[in-house]
Amino acid sequence: MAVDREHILRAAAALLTRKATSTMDEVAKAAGISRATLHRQFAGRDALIKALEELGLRQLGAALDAARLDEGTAADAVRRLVAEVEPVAGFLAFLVTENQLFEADEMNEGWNRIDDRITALFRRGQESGEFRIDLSPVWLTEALYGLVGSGAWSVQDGRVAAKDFQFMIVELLLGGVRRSA
Amino acid sequence: MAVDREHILRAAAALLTRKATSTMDEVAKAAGISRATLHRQFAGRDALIKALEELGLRQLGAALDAARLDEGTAADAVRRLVAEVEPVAGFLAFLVTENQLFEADEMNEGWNRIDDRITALFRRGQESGEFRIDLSPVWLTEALYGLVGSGAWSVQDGRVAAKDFQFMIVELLLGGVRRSA
DNA sequence: AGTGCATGAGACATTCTTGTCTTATGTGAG
DNA sequence: CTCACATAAGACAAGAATGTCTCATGCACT
Repeated sequence: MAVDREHILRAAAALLTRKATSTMDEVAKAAGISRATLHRQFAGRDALIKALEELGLRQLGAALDAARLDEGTAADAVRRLVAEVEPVAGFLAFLVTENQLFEADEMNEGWNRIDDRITALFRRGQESGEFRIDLSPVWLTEALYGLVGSGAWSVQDGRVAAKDFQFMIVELLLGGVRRSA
Repeated sequence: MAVDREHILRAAAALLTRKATSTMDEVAKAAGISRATLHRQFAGRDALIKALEELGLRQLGAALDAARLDEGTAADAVRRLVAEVEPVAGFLAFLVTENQLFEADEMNEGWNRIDDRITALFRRGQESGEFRIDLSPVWLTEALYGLVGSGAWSVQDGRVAAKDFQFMIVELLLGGVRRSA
């Protein structure tokens, strides 16, 4: 029976986000497999990390596709984006915190494409007059990463209910905390 | 001449936030000292991490004091908070991402006190009618951490100008991205 | 100059992690 | 039932990181 690689990678992402210095043994235990099997699936720690990046970027790209960022109002696109990203939030948090990886240009390329697509969405919102123009699209993109990461972490830690994930992020990002006068 | 412990810790926080698996040797180089001196100042890796947490929490607490969170409007208090936190943003990012540490109850305690003070600020804003009540204070606190972390990372990476740090975080947090109708 | 002190550089043993291998167990297909 | 295959468990060596030590250098202070 083939091992579920994606399951392993999900467990690894969750663990390594919380404790980046985890050993291969700890990763294997977290995934519920033996170290030998982990090693059979991923040639070594580097290969594991790389697979983690690749799957994360691929799933993130798929989420962006599914969100149809260039359709409808920018605000609705943001809503769809957060909704689609939610299942991948663990990978996103890993990718954001593991800055160490982006020294490899190849991976940087994939990340930049994700970046550009989200930045373009915010820019579209500004040009259509939906979004304010005194916050740069680049910053808004980074802020979204931070909020999604915080959201994923809060849910995982039980500080916030999972069903509120999308609402909280979208509402804060779009409307802010100040009460409309 | 006594070595500048805080300088070492700042360099260590910056490096370890970017690459949590850095060796003691890399940390020493990043701080511009020898591994021997690093070891003389901090008995080992664990001691270094612990000192990092302690200084981070202490400075964060001091920033909260300086921000006078219970004076004036909640919005102004948030502004002061972000302004005071900015110089410590590197430590905050480290503390937020290094969740591994919070298994030690003692440290958890210090972090909870920080948490509570910020949460209380958001609650105050809600009770005074300044802030909307459909976003929980706990979530807003976590979101603030995420935004500050993203801001620090963006500035460090040159994606955003340092002078905009405070403005971007505060404006997004308070007002959101949607343009006021 | 001379003294005291902290540092930098490097050697060294120890410990931890990794990567590979072997063996036994369990499971599914024929 | 038997065979083929994948896995768990553990042994093992190689390599990396850590922690400790020594020694020489540089700097401040007298």
